[in-house]
Amino acid sequence: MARTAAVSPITASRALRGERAVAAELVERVRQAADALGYVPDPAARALASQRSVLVPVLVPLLSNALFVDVLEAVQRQLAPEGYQMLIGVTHYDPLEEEKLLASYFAMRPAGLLLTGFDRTPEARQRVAASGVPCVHLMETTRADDVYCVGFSQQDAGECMTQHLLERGYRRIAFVAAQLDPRTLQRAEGYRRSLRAAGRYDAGLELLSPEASSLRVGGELFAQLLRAHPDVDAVFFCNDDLAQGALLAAPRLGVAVPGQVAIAGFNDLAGSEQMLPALTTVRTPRSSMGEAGARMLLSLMRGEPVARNCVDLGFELTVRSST
Amino acid sequence: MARTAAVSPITASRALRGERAVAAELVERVRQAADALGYVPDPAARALASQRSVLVPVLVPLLSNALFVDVLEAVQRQLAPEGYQMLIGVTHYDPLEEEKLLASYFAMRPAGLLLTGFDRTPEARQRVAASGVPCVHLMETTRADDVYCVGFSQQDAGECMTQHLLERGYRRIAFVAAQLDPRTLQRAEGYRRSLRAAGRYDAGLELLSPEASSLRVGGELFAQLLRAHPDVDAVFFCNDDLAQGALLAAPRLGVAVPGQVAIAGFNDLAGSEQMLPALTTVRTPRSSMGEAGARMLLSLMRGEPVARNCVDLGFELTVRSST
DNA sequence: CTGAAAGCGCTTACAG
DNA sequence: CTGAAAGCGCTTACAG
Repeated sequence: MARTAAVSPITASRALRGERAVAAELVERVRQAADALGYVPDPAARALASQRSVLVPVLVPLLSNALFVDVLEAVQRQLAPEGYQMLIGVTHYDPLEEEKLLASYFAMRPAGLLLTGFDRTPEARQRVAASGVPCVHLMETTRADDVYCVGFSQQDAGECMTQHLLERGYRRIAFVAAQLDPRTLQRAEGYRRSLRAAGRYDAGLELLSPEASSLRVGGELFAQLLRAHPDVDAVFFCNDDLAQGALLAAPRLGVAVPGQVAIAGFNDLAGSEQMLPALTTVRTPRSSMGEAGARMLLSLMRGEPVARNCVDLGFELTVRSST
Repeated sequence: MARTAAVSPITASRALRGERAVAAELVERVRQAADALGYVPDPAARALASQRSVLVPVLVPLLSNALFVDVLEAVQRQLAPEGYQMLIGVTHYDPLEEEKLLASYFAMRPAGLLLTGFDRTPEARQRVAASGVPCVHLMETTRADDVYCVGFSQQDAGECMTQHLLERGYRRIAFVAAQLDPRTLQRAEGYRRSLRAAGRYDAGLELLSPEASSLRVGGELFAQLLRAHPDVDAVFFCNDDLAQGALLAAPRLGVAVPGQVAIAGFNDLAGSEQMLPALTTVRTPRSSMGEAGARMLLSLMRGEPVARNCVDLGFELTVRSST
């Protein structure tokens, strides 16, 4: 290719990358030769010579949750145009699985790394730090100033929804959760904080199940809760999956929503507004987290300074007719 | 590393890859040295020297459809243990976007390729063929014998569901679709074939909308259909998203399901069995397609022969209470 | 069964 | 602004 353009390989390389100053005329000649020959630089050779790849692993707990899919799509939209290749790793909420994934990704000399939350094994944490690979954490915030993150306060969001239920006049407010990942537990903490402050906290009204979240499980937990506590007048489900399941189960259980029991969810997933009644929930900044997280990582990978190490994107209480 | 084990680099390389015969004692020594030093071969150097990468792009239309997520998870489960790295590309049902993605992936010298269906630009098709990169097509079947595929007959599945509705005694059977991707249109063809054979085909009962599929759109199209054709007694929705939306909208529209109108979907997505009434649908072999497709690709990448170039995994009519 | 040599296709660092 | 040399860390092909 360099020969076709009648320049040295280095000049061709520089012309193609737009690096340093190359005479405009030469750049043009190189570009035409490249086009004519369909030349595309070999990424392996490039990575080997420059000692840095273009790979950016992104680790998420699940793909079967629209939440993470939205984040990933946003990340991809930011990284691809800059020449980076996103690699999706699924941890299934298992820190050990995440640790193994990280090991296999570090073997690839990644350019950057995007992680979900802060909950991981000490080994994983240490490997990330030791690698020197730029890393941004998504979904949560932290007060620590030695890590980078883009997210929102899960605890505040949990508290906000509970506060809404209190203000609506509900008094026996239950919290139902499945999966029990760190962010779910942070929301539970917000729920407790709110009810304790109102003097209405009752640990018996927390129904926490370790099984995976789904519509079916939502309906089952809802039935179980009402059996044990017929006096419950509102239920805060840790996510919309469960809440939608409860909404679908309500007619079968002969429960009027919100007349007899109010139902609230979390995340504002697809379908929540279509439910009958439409589901009150918390809208979370999924695309913005992916976008801002990716942009922060881009800055770090380029060695540029970032304004703040931790960005809080907030959330939005979305009141509909189920409460 | 080779020095620590006191062998030559080539021997170390061979020992680690398990290639050719290396004395068991040396293998052991090399392995221990690698462990002790935390040595991991550089994939870029490996790719450059061996002239083949470990990258396998998988192109799907969307991530926001559980259908493709299930396929991707299955593919990942097969490829990762064999040392291949899946790269997810999202085409948004746009052949031009797919063509661009393919170009950027071919620049990486991929080891293999997994595509969704057969609908792409001639340029894309030609690039794939010219590249010589092993490629398996997912989701559909074909009679062509110069391509590899793992899927099922979308048309037969559409016909099967329509046949079921006819057997149930429904006579004014509508077909409602959104997105209008190739597979949706194949299902429509099956619907037509079945009704024509029964002498009950009425083109007026097809409602085809190009907008993206969602619960909301399902409800809207259902309402629109009933307004135009109050005598419809069954609706075959091209996917469960739409059907679920219709099911949720039915009470609002004052329509009894299946009493007044039967509703059927396609794909058996999460939630379809939780609906009230539970949704009749077609269960499609998503995980098996991902798994079998990945295994076929694995064979091709290794240069092994494959039994059949096109594998039909079938589908399963799943009758519940909505019909 | 093991190894010395050459080379994969780029980029870095040093000259000029 | 341009280039000759060296080298990134592996594997291939050839010997022995």
